[in-house]
Amino acid sequence: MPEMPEVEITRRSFAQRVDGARVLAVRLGAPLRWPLGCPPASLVGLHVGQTARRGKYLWLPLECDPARWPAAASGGLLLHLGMSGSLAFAAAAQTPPAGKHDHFDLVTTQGVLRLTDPRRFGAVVWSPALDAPPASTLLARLGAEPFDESLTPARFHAALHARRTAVKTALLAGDIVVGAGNIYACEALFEAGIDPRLRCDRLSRPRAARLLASLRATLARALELGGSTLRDFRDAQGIDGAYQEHARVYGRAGQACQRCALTLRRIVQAQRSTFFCPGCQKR
DNA sequence: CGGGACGCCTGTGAGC
DNA sequence: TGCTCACAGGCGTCCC
Repeated sequence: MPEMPEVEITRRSFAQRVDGARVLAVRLGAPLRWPLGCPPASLVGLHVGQTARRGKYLWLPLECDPARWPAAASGGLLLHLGMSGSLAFAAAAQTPPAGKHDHFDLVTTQGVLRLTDPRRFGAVVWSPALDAPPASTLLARLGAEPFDESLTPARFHAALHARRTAVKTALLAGDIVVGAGNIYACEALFEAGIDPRLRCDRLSRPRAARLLASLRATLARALELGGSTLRDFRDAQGIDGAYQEHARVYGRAGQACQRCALTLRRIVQAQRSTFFCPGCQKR
């Protein structure tokens, strides 16, 4: 489910409210993608810092109270929402008993942060620092943040030019630029008028520049609309996204293109569905 | 080595 | 109604 806009919307919906809270308890449900990596009880007493995002990962700093002795180890939790995960943050009194898909509760003085994830592709992993393993290992292969100014059209084109794979596959791979998942990769390619099957090394410099601009515009639009709620995405206050109603190609195979009226198609690339318009998107 | 297939899980909707 | 199958917003790992 969650691509960068959904993860960022989630972050914004609870980061201020949890900042400064002290951990009272940790509850674990069914196993997620990886083990937590520390005894849950070792988090009790730590203080939550400013929640950050890198790609589709969230970083929740947990700092030890210098007044506490013996001092607990500082570090943080690296969270990932996988395909079907979402976070909720609410007062303990407003947090229902844990259901079968509620796999992690961080009970704090300011509320309960709960990860719900039916498919359990998500993760909550303790790391002593963002730039130390295991967090650094998981983040190591990530490409540039999409709105990072250091990602210039020239650099984007150069990175693509070194690849032979289809441009859609490269967007999804996340090692050139992070943030786009299946929905926004499809939408950005439609906006840019680029056939998703086009090989990266055949993409001209102007078209690469256009793709970068389209990707940024698509992600910005999704952020404005609160992300996409296809099935289970909600921000940490329980609010749905609205982007899905604005998607031009994603999930619309068989429908008429709003721009040229040709029938939108669905193909499979690297085991993922790709939606595109055979008229508007050129090789 | 880049690139693609696999596997992790559960739920849902379509078709029979 | 109930079964089976395809498919679902991601990504680390393995193999060619």
